Amino acid sequence: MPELPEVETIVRDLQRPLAGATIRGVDILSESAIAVPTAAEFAAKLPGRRIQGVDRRGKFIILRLEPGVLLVHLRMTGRLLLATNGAEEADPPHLRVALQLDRGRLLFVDTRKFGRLYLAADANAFLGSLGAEPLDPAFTPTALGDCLQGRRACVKSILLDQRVVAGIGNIYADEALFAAGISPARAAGTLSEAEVEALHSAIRSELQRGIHHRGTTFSDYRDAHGRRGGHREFLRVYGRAGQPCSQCGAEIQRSRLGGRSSHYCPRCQR
DNA sequence: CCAGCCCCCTGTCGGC
DNA sequence: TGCCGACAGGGGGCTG
Repeated sequence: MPELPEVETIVRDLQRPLAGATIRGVDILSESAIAVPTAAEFAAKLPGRRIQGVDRRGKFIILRLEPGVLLVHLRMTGRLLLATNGAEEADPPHLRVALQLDRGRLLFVDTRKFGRLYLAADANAFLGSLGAEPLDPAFTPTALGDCLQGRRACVKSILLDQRVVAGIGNIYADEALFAAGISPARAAGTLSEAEVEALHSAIRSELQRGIHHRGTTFSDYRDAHGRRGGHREFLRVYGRAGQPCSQCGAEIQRSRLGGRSSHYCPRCQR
């Protein structure tokens, strides 16, 4: 569910409320939510640690602790919710982990239980294999071109590979390919220099548009305050199969590529 | 390297 | 109405 724009929105929401907060206690309602270390160690080690700040790398939320780091990956249906009011309120459905802070609580809620929390001394073991950060200046058209060159896989599959570019998921991959006028099924290595530049620009602008609207909500995504994102109405292909293309009027198609659904305009994308 | 399959889970929706 | 299969924004692993 949450891709880079959704994770970025949550991180920005959390920065101010969490910076400087101290973890007082941990409630683990679903042990499978803890990837590393064991659930018992996780619960034993966190109390007393202070949250220094909140960052993002790809789709990972990074709570910088003193000492160590707590990484959160929301996968499909995970949410990280602030419950800052002092009054006791009922736990939300599918609450998996609750961090008691010196100011309120931070709740990890996850219907499908795919999301994971990682507590470690440093983040490198889990973030080291991630590819370029697409909104970073180091992500240039040349850098993207180098990743695509010689690859026979379809360009969409490459965009979804977190080792190549970190943070793109199914929605923004489809939207960026539409914005660039490139078919998701094109073999990555066949893109011209101009197409690589158009794709690079489209990836950035589509992600930034998503952030501007505080993310895309279909059903599950919520920000740290439990609110929906506003970007859905701005999507041009994702979720619009059968509807006319906003540019040319042709019917938006949907097909399966690499096990994921893909949405595209057969006339605008080549 | 790559396509295609499986798995992890739960909820929702469409067809019959 | 009720049941059943398909499908969902992610990612890891396996096979051929």
